[in-house]
Amino acid sequence: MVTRDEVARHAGVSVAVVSYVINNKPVVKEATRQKVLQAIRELGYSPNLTARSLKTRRMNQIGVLFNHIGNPFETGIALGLEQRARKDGQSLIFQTYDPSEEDHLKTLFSGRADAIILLGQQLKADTIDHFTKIGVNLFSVMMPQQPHARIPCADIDWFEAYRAMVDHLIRFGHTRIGFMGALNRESYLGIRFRHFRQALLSHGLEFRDERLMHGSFGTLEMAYEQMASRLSSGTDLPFTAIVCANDLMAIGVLSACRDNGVAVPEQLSIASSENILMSSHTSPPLTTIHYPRREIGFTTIEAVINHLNTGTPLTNYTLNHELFVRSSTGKVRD
Amino acid sequence: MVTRDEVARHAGVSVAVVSYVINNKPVVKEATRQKVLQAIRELGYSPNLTARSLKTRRMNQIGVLFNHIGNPFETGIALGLEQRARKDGQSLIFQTYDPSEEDHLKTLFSGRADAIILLGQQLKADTIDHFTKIGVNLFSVMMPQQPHARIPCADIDWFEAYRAMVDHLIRFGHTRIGFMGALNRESYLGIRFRHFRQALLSHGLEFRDERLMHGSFGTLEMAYEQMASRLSSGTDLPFTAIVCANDLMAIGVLSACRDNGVAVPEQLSIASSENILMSSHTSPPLTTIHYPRREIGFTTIEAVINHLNTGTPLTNYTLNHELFVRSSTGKVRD
DNA sequence: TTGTAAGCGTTATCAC
DNA sequence: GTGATAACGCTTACAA
Repeated sequence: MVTRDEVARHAGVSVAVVSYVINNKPVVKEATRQKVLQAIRELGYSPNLTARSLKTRRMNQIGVLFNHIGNPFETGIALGLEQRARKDGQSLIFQTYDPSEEDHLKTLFSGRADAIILLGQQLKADTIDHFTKIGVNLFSVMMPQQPHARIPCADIDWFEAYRAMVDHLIRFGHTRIGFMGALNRESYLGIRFRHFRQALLSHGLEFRDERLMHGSFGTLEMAYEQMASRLSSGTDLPFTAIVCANDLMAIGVLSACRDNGVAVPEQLSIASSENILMSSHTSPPLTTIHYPRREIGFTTIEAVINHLNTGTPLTNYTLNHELFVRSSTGKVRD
Repeated sequence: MVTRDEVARHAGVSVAVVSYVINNKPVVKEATRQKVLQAIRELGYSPNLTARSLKTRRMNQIGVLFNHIGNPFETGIALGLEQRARKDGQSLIFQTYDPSEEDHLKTLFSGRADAIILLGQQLKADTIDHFTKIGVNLFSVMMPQQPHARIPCADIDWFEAYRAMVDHLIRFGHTRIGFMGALNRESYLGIRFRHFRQALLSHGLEFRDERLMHGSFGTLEMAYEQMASRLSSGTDLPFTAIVCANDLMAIGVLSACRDNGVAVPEQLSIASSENILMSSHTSPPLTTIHYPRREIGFTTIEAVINHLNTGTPLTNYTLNHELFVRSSTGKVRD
């Protein structure tokens, strides 16, 4: 491995000068600057980032906590994060969050990351304290179930989003509207149900518990099973339209309908949330709420880096959502 | 930030002892060990990984080069990589590879990563030299178009996979079989066409150039457009079945067929490669080659870590594929 | 069994 | 403008 010392020797200057050149300090005389650059090129030198970090206390690495890398919604956000981070020379360390191994995080990121970006996880107070103490900043994309005072978030306004959705369904004559949620405490999906219910209420509709379906962890498979077993039980559905907390579940529900001979949207309207790519390629394509994944990724990285560089405090961000009406929702059947 | 020195002072021992305890050296007397652990707990200390890396020359970080994080096939591999890496305390740094910024990689990973895992990218010889020189190991998941002697790969046997696929189609009476590929040099998709063609030949079938469709970068959208414009042109398709180099393109082709009134598989059989989740939830579900993403991720990390720890040379790995027959392929129409 | 101290490759503060 | 040199927090001979 070629170090800065060798470059210095090769160029016939001191190590300090090499550092000056690398870090673009304007003090260096052009001639020596060229000598050094020449030596760097000849030796194929590139500075050891670990050593640099140790000295400067800036890691230029940001941790990102996934719930499930395989979820296209989360990777959509990751895409935005990564694109923006790269522009600033920041690397992202992706980790899957496992609630049962939360302590692991502390050791994993100590002195490795300048900040950690959460995807709606509900960290323990203890963990938050630890990172606060060692100076690792926390920021969350999507609000967790119980927002923590010290962790700012970026998210859309789910209440307004679902108000628009409910409004859309009401125009089609639906009044008995169901919801498929994922209620495990840790998930960012949990909060969506709360807002959906409020949206219903604000439209003067009630929500009956029997109309709530549990998609467990928000997976396609679970949703499929829930719906399939409900349909094959023979009893009538207690709703004429169902809104799913994410697209994957809506796709599962849709598959279950197809396999059980339920016509969508003629017999059941299905709507969902997120607008992942897949949601526009089902048949019928899904009516859904567009979540600005790329933008929220950009916003997040910008806010975090800005905070890191200038100390500007991190605050909450609310991004714009949009209702995408496609053909999985239609007039209620009389 | 609490350092090892403070722990030592707090516990009334020397810094070395603290290190011994942290690194589980068996030399330490149990009593002092407890004292140290106590101090660590009280102070909420965790070792600075950057400093450790500087000293040990082990980063415990592995770079992973994506082509597109949004591609569920690639994230499926990432999932396997990540799960296995975490077990060994390795973090993954995910980066999107941009051919036009390849030099960027050198600075990005210098002294940051012990190894870099490629997803079939075709690195420049210059870049490979650089990483070889600074001791960063390279390993590729999926063979690139022109395998590099110094970069071992893990992949399935595409020739055999496509032989099985062609065999399946022949049984349905197909002889005019098309292919949709993605031919940009850099992509791991490129190699699949070569193997498909050989598979056809080995079955005594010829491949005509007119039967090759270009899905460009392997995206759903491009594939859709290609197929849609072909269908709306009014001329007959030059094949009765088409195999796509990946599922996303097959889904695009399928959508185009649906939108243009082409019945699948009655009028056209569609098959694909990879078996991402989505491929089993289209209508009809896709016949496809299962690519063992999780397993290949595991294998890769194990090989790399083993190499890092013991120096065992990295070699090529061939994993098992499987043909998943679903309903997007059927008897040829007479 | 524990302590001392050299050194990992940088940056940054001084002198010169 | 440039050159010594002290950190940064850790591991690990080697000494005690």
